[in-house]
Amino acid sequence: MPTVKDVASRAHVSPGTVSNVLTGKRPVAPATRERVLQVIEELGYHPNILARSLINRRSDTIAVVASGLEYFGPSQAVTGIEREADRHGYSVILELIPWLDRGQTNRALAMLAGRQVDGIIWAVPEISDNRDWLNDEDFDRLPPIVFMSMAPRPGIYAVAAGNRHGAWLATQHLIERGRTRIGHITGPADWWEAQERRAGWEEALAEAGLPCEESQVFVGDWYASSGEIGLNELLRRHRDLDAVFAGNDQMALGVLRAAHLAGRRVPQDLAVAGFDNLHESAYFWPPLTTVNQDLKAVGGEAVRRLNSLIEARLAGEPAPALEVNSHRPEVRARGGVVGLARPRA
Amino acid sequence: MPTVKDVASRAHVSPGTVSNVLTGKRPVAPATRERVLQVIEELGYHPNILARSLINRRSDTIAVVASGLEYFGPSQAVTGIEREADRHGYSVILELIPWLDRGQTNRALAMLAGRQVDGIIWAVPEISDNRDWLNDEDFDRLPPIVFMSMAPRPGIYAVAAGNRHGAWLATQHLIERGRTRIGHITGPADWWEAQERRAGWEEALAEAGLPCEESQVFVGDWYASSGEIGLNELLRRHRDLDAVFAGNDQMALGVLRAAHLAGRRVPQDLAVAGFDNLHESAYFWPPLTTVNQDLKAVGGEAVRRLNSLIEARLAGEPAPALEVNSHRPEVRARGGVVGLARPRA
DNA sequence: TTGTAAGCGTTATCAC
DNA sequence: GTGATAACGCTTACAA
Repeated sequence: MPTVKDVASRAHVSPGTVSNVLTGKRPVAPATRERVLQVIEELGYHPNILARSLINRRSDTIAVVASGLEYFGPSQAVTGIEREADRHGYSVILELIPWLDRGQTNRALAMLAGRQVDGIIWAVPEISDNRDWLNDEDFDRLPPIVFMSMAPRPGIYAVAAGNRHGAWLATQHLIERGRTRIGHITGPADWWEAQERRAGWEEALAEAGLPCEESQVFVGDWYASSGEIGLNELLRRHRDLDAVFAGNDQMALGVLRAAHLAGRRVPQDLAVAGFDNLHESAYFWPPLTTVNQDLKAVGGEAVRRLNSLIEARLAGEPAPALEVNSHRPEVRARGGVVGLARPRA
Repeated sequence: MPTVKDVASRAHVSPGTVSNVLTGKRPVAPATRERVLQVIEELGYHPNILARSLINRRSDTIAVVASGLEYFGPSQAVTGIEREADRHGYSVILELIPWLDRGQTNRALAMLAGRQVDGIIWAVPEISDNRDWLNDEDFDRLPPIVFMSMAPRPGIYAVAAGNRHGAWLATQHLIERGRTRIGHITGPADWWEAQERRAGWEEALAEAGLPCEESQVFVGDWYASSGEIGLNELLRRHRDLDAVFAGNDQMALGVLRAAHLAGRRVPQDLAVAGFDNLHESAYFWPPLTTVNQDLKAVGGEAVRRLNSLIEARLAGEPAPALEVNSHRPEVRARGGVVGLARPRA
């Protein structure tokens, strides 16, 4: 692999001049410049960015630590992150770790610090106590971090979609269509996002003065199978159930299946709403009403925040203030609910 | 950020000794070793991997260049790649580019070469002429590359799932169940994978002596909507159509919808098979028979190949011989086809 | 405008 | 077993 020296000697200039041509930080005579550029072309020279980073004390690299990339949410978020990172001139290191593994957390952090990433986006969802490490971590020794999908905490930069609000919207949507006995199938109880969605469902019911008891809730595991089991269980408990809000579209799909098998017509006998707006959900049978979160946009927002943290730290300024995140979910109303005209979005 | 020097002076040793403790390449006295380790702990020191790479001429980083990470296939593949890369001690740089953009291709390649990645996995599907750049690229100037989802070519390392075989299996499955008028909804005609799947469908029909004409084919775009349109069109052309093989599960989902709306019972009147085995497909209504490709495994295989190429180049050995890739798809038979017992897998 | 030299944080080579 | 010293490939004062 050719180096600056190779280029320099072949172009009869000094390495410094080659550098100046490349970075454009100092003026170079047009003639020399041309000559250098030509040699670069001839040699197929690419400046070694690692060496450059060593001097600049900046790697132009950010890391995204995520889990479950094979599923919808994370794949959307990472896509949005990569796109925005690219726009800001960052390369992205992708680090996939298990949802709950303290050892991996520390190893990943150490590795990324060693790789001199300029910042980190922590896109592992908050589950159980997998955020405890925040308490005994010294953030001054780490690059700036922006978190996704976690409960807000003082001193921590977090970006999230409006889980609670989205769930509220979906439930509200069911209520507006005259449903009064509305069940909920949640994600795993130790997931923050599942808790938020449940809270949104509860709030909407409370505001409408509708019943909201533990018996209306079935705790699922995000998978379709738990939606199927869940609906059967809820129907056993409440024969008059007329609607279900599922914590995600996969579980809603399981609900649809259980409803078909139980001979309940959707939406006439049972209205169903999901959460996520999977690509496929508009083609479920019947099409599923669901909540759209623009996770790509949330990922992009995380990158912009991270970038401002990075710039601030480099400039020696204090970190910019936390702002409330403004990503609003929206209901994608489809045939799944009676009397529905067209999408609100 | 502390450096080796800081650690060295505080532990009253030389930088070289600290390095020896860290790399373990030369013996260090237990006492000194202990002392150094303690200082490292105290200071929260992480060796600068960029500086290390500069000397080692090895970054322990591979890049994956992909497209459409928000969709099922790429997200599976990248997940498998990251996992296996991790196992081999590589970090992964994720570079997302549009499917068809020559400029982006060159920019990505130049950038990755500059970042000194040890190897590249090119996971952008082959579409139209988006592989033409291979002809005028000088591979000696680039890190080793392993390609996914592309037609085999001499001198190129490629790994792919068995698209053709999978399509053959699915069609065969329909034939075995007595279907004789089998249509096909393809992906976009300029996608290599769509061509392969179509070829598999054709082969199975030919072997069975069944009709296989242009009129049985509808060219879709991978999305569910094109499956719906496609079935309507195929039914218009062939009133006796008794089965459809869709090029992916999303289009199969559209087919299901069209069948419902047209009053054709699935599978009694119309058998449907898809391709991909989406998480959700077992819960479609009715459950979809589809082809399972283990794309995570294919991704893992790509990493192992790449690793052997990297090792070989570093050792100055010739690149290891190409082997035929052995990833076999399998049919996931579900209720979508008449008379089916249970999954073959 | 250009060349020279120092230094970024490591590791490898060579003495001791 | 340990300590100086010289690289790795680049950028940037400082001179010229």
